[in-house]
Amino acid sequence: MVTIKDVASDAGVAVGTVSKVLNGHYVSAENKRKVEESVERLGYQMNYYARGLKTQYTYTVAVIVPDILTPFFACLVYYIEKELYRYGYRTFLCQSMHDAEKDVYYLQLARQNKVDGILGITFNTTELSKAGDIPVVMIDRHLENSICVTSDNFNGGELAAGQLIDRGSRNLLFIRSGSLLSSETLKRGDGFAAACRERKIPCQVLDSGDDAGGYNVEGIYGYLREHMSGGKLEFDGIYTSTDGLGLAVLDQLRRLGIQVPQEVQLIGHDGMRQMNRGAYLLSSIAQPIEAMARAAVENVIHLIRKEPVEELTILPVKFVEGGTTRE
Amino acid sequence: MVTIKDVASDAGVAVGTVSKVLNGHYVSAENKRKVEESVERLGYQMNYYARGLKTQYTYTVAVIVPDILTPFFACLVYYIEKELYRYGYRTFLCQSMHDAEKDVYYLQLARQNKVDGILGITFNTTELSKAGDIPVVMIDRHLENSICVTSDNFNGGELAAGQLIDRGSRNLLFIRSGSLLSSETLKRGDGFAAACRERKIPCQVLDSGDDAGGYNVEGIYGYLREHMSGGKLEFDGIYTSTDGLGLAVLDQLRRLGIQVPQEVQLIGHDGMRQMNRGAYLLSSIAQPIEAMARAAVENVIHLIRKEPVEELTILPVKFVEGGTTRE
DNA sequence: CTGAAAGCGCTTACAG
DNA sequence: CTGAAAGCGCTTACAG
Repeated sequence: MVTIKDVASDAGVAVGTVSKVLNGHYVSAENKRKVEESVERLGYQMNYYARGLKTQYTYTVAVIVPDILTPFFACLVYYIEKELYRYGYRTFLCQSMHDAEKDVYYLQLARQNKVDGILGITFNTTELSKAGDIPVVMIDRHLENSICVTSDNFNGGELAAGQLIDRGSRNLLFIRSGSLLSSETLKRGDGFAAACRERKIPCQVLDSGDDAGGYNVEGIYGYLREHMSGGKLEFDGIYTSTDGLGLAVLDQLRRLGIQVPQEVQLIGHDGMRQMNRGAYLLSSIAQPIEAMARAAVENVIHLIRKEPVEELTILPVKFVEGGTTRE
Repeated sequence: MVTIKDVASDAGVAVGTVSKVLNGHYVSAENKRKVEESVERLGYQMNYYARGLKTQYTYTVAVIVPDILTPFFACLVYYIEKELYRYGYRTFLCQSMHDAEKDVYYLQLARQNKVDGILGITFNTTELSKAGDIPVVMIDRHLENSICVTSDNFNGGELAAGQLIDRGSRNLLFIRSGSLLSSETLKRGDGFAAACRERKIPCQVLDSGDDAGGYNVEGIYGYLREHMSGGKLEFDGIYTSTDGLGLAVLDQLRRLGIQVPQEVQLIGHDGMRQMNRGAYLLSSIAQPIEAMARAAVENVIHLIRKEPVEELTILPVKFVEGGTTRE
């Protein structure tokens, strides 16, 4: 391995001088040339870790998500990595696998590895607060003493209700799943309920439980069947807390022989697309994933540079058509 | 930040002694206890980079893929990270964004950061060979002096042809897209053609060009329309080099009013599922992604430990039904 | 078994 | 402007 010392002796200068040209500090044109030539000739590559030992900056950010199999998370990490790259930061990928212990492990590791910041989605509040000195920006989780970037979940619920009602639905159902720790999906339901109340449209809620190990499809099937009479579903508009859940519901509606969107309109949440690029998988409330990633990265960079940042950033959502709503 | 020095003075021993208990070397029970207590009390976290400076191991592997938006790559990285974690290695995520320059940047960075190994999918052969001292395992790309893990693409093509023919198709079409640098999609076509020849079934090939910026849907539409007469398509079985392309083709078939699978059967390649977990998006040749990730990680670890590894690992594929084939 | 010391590859005051 | 030296947080021979 060629080090700064090799470059120095090859160029006939001191290591300090090499360091200076490497970091753009002023040296004589003559020495600058000699060093650059030696760097080129020897194919020198700076050891960033050695530098970090002295400067205390690693230019690395740990990105913690439950997994990147879930399209929403994959999409988020896609934009985060892209953005961190623009700032010259490296992405250290951590999948907690929905497992609190792995979450803790990665949080500790992030500190051990002296990453400059932590970004992502994690549920663990206690370990997170221990992060102490290291900047943390959470997405969709507003924990104590952490900066948060999220989208407008309450308004998402309102939008969903508004669209269903405007498009003719008169008896609504909200189905949620996932950890109750994530208050965000609850806000979606709150916004939905609030809009229904305002428009004086009846609205039921079904909690389909945790979805870490897949959706409770039988529970959903059973619930829907109980609410049918004469082959017709009592509800004519459904909003689900995520697109994944929405697709599971769509399957059950088909299984029950219910036409979507003719008999029942369905709106999901997240705005996921076919293969992450094509058509929307169903009508949905789309989150501004790219903008969220940008804001999160921007915030963590600000924190690293000890610049002021907003504690809470809420980005707007929008309704997108995906064939499960009428008109 | 609490360092090994703080622990040493707190425990009343030398730093070397602290280092020894940290690394599981033998010290007296008495000292071991004192050090462990101090570590606990001070909340000491080892600085892995400082250690790496001395040991020359960072326990970090760079994973380079075009992007993680594409479900196949997301899935691959999902399993790779999971597996590297098992071995105690960290994942440094690099998305080349299908850009040769970014590819080079990351390859250089991987060396600068002194990662222990490089894993992934990259097209750049020249820069890769410069990696020189650092272990490299490629997936789906068999480059000179690099270890490769892939799935049996030729057999995938054979399987696709066999399934189409067994299920009644008699006039076949293979549609490919993507970089010609990736010889793998070509092998799929080769296997397909070989099986057709053997079964004496006619087989056409359509090269739909590069797909980095989306599929050439108009080209596909035009080609299919040219091969129609009396509202019927001349082909009754289509195999595409990827599932993404398969879905694009499916759209065009629908647009032309052609029934799938009644009139035309369609088989893709990769075996992608709804939201990466649910039903297959179309009938397909499924790659053993988890096994590929395992093998790739295993190989890179072997290389790091300077243990012998197979230069080429080819894993078996299988046909999966996804509603675009009959029976 | 343990401590003092050298050294990993860098950066950064500090003299000159 | 430049060189020699100290030091970042560790590990590892080397004496004792």
